[in-house]
Amino acid sequence: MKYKPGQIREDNVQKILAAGEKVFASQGFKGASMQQIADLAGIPKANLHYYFKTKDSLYLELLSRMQSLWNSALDDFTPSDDPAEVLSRWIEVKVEMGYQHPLSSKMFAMEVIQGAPHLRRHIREVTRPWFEQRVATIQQWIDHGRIAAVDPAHLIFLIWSSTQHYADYATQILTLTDQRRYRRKDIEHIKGSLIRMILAGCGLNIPERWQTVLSSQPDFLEVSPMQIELQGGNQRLA
Amino acid sequence: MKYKPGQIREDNVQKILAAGEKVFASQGFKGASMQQIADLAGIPKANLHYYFKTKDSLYLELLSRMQSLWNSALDDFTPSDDPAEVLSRWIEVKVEMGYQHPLSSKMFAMEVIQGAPHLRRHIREVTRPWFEQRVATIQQWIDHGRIAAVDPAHLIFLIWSSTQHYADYATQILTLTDQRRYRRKDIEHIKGSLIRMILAGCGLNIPERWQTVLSSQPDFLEVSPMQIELQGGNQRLA
DNA sequence: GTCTATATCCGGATAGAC
DNA sequence: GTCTATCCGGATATAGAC
Repeated sequence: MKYKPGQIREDNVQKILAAGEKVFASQGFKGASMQQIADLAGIPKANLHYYFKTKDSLYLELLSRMQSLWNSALDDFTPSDDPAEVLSRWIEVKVEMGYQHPLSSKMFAMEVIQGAPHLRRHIREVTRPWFEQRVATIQQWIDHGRIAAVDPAHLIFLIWSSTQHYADYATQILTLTDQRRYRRKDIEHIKGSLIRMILAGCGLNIPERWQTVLSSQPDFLEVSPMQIELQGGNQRLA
Repeated sequence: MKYKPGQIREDNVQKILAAGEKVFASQGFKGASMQQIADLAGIPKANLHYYFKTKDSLYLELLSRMQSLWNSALDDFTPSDDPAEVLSRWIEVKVEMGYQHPLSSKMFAMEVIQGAPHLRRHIREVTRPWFEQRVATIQQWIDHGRIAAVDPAHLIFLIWSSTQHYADYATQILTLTDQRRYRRKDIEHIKGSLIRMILAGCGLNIPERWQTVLSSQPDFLEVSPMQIELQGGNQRLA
């Protein structure tokens, strides 16, 4: 059996990226070790350095892929769109992204909390123009009386914070609600609850498709467990 | 001039705790180094180990003080209280706490994102009973028709996430809004915006004292800058 | 209580045989 | 492409003079 040329490389790079995401998400940049990543990927540390010369380059590669991923869901919208549709769809997508990609959400969170040393430029040059556009659009909705006179920037922050919370603080939420992981129906319920509260906060009615979902939903669609549990608190230093 | 016995110790411990908070908040537990903390506190590393035998014990001491601090503002409330008053006061206090103590907010965030290895027990044994009480109280408000039928747990998560966001993601928010740090009037505006949106999300009217504040406020009361900028992204490894 | 010097180990990164 | 052996700096922590 022959393999495509470059197949081994591609496989290894994938394994490394997956392992790196886990370790960086659970230890932060400085806390993560190349040894740990190599072990998790199942390859010797020297091989890891063969594929990624430095720890920094691996981290940057992960951040860069993360940006593409989240940018693809940036949910563009214009003043002529329907506010209730746009906002509920936006909340929906952000919660779903956090569910499908909890690790990149956590990596991003840690990076920003630590002062965004690797992402400052991106935030200033990419996120900020996008943000200002959205603020302007929401402001137009307000000016036309299509939503309540909330502060557009703080509405955006409210959507960001509330949706990301379920991915980043999964440990706390799952402990408080006495669960081991999120189920598909939990996710739909989160979407519904946030849409209900935030849209009402803007004086909007909830789109029809969400009015029924607020009570129950089948849960046979589990995809990616949101919890990670790398080695569950194995701080060697205890 | 004589000093009280134990005065030196107390002073040093204070300096160490302050430095530790900064470093742990900006690098996470594993990423922080005792050398860095000692330097920031202005004492030799060996002295640091004289006061705190291990890195772990220093970290635990900080977490423990953090818990007392935030518990003191846990904002108890009962079914007979006025929902609008309770919720607006709660949001107010949480935003203010994040403004006054951004570092402990960040430390907590990093700890939870990393799976809460040092806090799991506390969340299960202290936070959870508190959480269940609050859920029950809010549920009673709903049953008596005093607020809209939102999911109580998700309302709590919404308040937690939206208020903490301004402390934890300060770097991003300040970059997007083109500011160097929060001003007192920003904080009042944040409180007002969140109260307006979240209370409306529960079908509540805004308490009188917040109806005027939503436009302006003097800003001569600056206290603690929310931004930390330890050494601003000095990742040696670049 | 303070601080220099050091023990011990683990970190990132590389050399070079296979 | 793979992997053992190794370099070296920096990590936690301690010994012991002052």
